[in-house]
Amino acid sequence: MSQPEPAHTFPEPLLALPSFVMFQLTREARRIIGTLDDQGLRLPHVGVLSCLAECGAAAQKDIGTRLRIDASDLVSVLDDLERAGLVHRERDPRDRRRYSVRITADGKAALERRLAVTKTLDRKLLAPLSEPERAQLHDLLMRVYAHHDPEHLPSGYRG
Amino acid sequence: MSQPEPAHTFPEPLLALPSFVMFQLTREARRIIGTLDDQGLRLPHVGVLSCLAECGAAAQKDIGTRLRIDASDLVSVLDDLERAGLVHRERDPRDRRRYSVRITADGKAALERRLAVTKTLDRKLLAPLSEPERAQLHDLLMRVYAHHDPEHLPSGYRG
DNA sequence: CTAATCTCAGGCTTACTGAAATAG
DNA sequence: CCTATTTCAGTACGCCTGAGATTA
Repeated sequence: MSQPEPAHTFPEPLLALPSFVMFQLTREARRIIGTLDDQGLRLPHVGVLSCLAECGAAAQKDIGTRLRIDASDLVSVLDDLERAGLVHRERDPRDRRRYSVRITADGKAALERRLAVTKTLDRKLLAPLSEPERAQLHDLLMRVYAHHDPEHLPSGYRG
Repeated sequence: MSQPEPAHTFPEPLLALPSFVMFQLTREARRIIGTLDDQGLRLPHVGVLSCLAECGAAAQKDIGTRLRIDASDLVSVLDDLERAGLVHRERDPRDRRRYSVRITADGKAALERRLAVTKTLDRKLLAPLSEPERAQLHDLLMRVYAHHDPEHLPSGYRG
């Protein structure tokens, strides 16, 4: 104990900023995800499967635009999903530059399982909050995001 | 327009999860940071400078522990800061395995400028919220983070 | 000929693992 | 001898740029 006791909390000026705390919280979320069984499907994979479950067949360009994932990064994600038999790629006969990507029955089942894991993460992460507080947090986050990117949220959150 | 109009919002099941919205918001924050002049100092650099401004000299191990940055990743951050003349590394004479890292006068000035930029990011990011709403968001985030990692927050937030 | 879609190569970043070198 | 600190090599990921191949 000849050394002074080192401080152990995050520095004050950073702790005072909501964006800093939010950033640390996403790191924590990633650590929690690492402890859950995600069956090799990461967030982009889940996003793609969710898209296809909702809107049927889609071109890669449209999937990427909707999820804000670069088209070049989508390629390997779709390769993973196709190799696992969760999606099916075939040329769109009306425009042979495009693929028509569809989700398979296995893909739908995998999506359901994976969404359950994602909900578990959400529950674990927000464990200390009551239900109204979670709703309040969700609403604040949605309003903030809508301000920067209204196009990717339902119209109810714009304004 | 022979194709059906593609959906443009994030998929419903993901939007319903606060952790998903939070994750998208950190992506947005990174985009905003890209538009600001950060003088080549990223978040880890600011964290290190803030640490040293508060607690004087510290060993790399202690800095890493406090900021939750891996010791091996700290090396290049400190290389950057030392090369820019913002910190000074010298062996701790009491334990020559350790470095004693100190912030320089230039480092303090750079930290002040960079903290102003960070505050600008925070203000831009949370623009649509009122002051009480920002405080509310901050409090919710702090309570959630404290639940997972109480050691790195001031004692007032634990519990 | 130009533009759109998909693909690949590669850079830069964060987060982590494993191991070497030096010192207690 | 074993442990602690710093450092480096290497992996995996997310995010982005640029360029090629195919088709409209």
